[in-house]
Amino acid sequence: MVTIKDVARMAQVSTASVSRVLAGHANSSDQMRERVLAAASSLNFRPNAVARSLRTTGTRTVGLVVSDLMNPFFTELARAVEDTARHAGYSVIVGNADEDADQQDHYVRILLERQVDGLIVVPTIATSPLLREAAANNHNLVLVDRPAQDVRAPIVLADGTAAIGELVDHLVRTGRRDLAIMTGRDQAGTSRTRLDAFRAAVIRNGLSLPASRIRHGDFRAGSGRAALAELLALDVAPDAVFIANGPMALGALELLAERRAGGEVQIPADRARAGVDDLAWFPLLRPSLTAIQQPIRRLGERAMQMLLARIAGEDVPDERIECRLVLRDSTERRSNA
Amino acid sequence: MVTIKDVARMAQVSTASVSRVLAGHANSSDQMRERVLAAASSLNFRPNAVARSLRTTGTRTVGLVVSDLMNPFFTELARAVEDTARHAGYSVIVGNADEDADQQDHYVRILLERQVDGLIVVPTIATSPLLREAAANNHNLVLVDRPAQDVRAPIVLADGTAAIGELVDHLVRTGRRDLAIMTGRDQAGTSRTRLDAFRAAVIRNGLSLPASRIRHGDFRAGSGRAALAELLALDVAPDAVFIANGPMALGALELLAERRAGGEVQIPADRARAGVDDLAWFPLLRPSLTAIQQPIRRLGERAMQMLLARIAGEDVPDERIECRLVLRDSTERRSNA
DNA sequence: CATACTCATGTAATCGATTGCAGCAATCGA
DNA sequence: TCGATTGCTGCAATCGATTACATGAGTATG
Repeated sequence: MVTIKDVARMAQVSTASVSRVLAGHANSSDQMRERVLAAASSLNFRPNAVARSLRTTGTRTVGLVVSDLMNPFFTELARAVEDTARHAGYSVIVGNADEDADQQDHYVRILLERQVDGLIVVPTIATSPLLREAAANNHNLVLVDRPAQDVRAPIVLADGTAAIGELVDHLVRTGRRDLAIMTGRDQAGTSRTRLDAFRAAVIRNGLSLPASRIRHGDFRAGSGRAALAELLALDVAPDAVFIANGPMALGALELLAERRAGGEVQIPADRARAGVDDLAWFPLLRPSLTAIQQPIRRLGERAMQMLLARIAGEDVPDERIECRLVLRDSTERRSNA
Repeated sequence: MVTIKDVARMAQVSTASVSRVLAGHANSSDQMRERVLAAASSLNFRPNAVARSLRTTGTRTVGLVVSDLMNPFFTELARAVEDTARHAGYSVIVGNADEDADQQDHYVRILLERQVDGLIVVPTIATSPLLREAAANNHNLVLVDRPAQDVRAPIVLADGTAAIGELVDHLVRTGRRDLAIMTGRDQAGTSRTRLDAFRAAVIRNGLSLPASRIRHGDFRAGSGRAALAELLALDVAPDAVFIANGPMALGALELLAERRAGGEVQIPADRARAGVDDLAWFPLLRPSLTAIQQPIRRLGERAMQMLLARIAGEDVPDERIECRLVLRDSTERRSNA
């Protein structure tokens, strides 16, 4: 490995001068600059960021811990964070918690040891001692998408309350009466929020939401499939299902496609369904799928910007970005209404 | 920040002893061990990985540079690499080259400066001086999915030749004659390979593949849409289209869905289409989409395993993993055949 | 009992870059 | 001409952990 020392020797100057020239720092003579730059490039010198970080305490690196990398929602989030970080001269280390609390802690710990300048976390569960501690030791921390109790850190959330309300209104207006919801585990912050918003809207419309029509999954495809099967097996099957996350919608749709193909169960064409997370392929389905579109890019951008502000020592308030309802064929007026 | 010195002071021992105990290294007395551990945990000591790396030259970190993080193919690849790395005690820094050569180099440079123990790259373009140099300076490098000229590094590839051959055979057997292909830029390694395999199979079947039925996109959705529009505008529109990557398939399908909905153009129901990259939602479409399934997980696992072997100083040969053809409705026998 | 050997622990050098401080030369003002 | 100021450069400490080597106590062997 070629170090600053080698460059200094070749250029016949001190390591201090090399460092200064390369950092474009103080004033150094043209002759000096030339010789150093020539030596550096001829030796193909590449500064050791590890050594620099040790001295300067600052890694120009931030950590991002998401709860499920395979979920397109988080992919896009990661992408937005990464873009914003790069423009600010930062790199991103991504950790995948896989909806597992231990794995989340594993990554938070590693990232802290790596001395990241800041941390963006999508909390897998609503509470984590490690996160609380990190926040308390005033590490720079920003939460995204899901709240975490007792963790004193700014957070940026997608607010789906209004959009969910609109959706329910629309469903009722087009003749549905037996609405159902499929959401995540009760601990996950978003699950509860979405459920609450949905229930409130249902009641506001003079309908009720019995426990049998509330299904809790784990935000994975498999659980969406299972939940739909349960809903279809009810005495009075719902005539509209709201699925509170993308992968679960995928699972449910798979089941639907299979039953349809096998002819086992005829799914009435007028049964409505809608998902959160507007995925790229929703419009391709027949019927195309109504969805609540989350402001994912903005979420990621703002999270990173908030983190940069924290790193700069500023105080930042929480943020809340509105979701948007995208009506498509799957919630069209029912044929016999 | 609490350092090893603080722990040493509190436990009334030397820093060397603290280091030894925490590393579980040599033999130390029970009393010693106890005191150190007590001090460490009461101070909430977290070792500084930057300092350790500087001393030991080894970061337990590898870099992964992919060409498009939003493409589910690379998401899954990243996931597989990450899983494998974690089990081996490594972290992964992901860089997104965004199909841009400069950005690829940017990340490779940063990762090298960060002293990653190894690097996995999906080359955005077929040639990169920086990569060649890294390989030459015997940094640990493994390529995935796309070859790069002059870069002396082991590579793991998905081999679609056989599967593409099967696909073409099947199309011809079910009555298609005017086959078309939509692939990526000519420089990208995979583009050429897939095109060659396709052309060879077409010719083997006694048909021809005129230039007008070969479309080059950029592996993004927009270009897939445009390419399909061109194909449909031909005097003799193809009766089967093979789309050599997932996002481009998405774009093409969007166009199809719109035209179908708008009634502008009737897309004959018996026109076949097939994509590479079996995506989770292909089975949900009507007709469900035939695809060539790539061994993505294995690709990622093997790449990481090969990298680990290189880090351990072993020599590793190139690898080639077979793709699998998944027949679905979109290539069913044409109605009038 | 003396010598050798083992084992636990401390001392201090080290990794590569940055940076406060000091030294030296050139320039300036009086 | 001399002291002061400014500008450029080098010396050496420093960041936090690891580790070769030294040291000293305790134990075994002849």
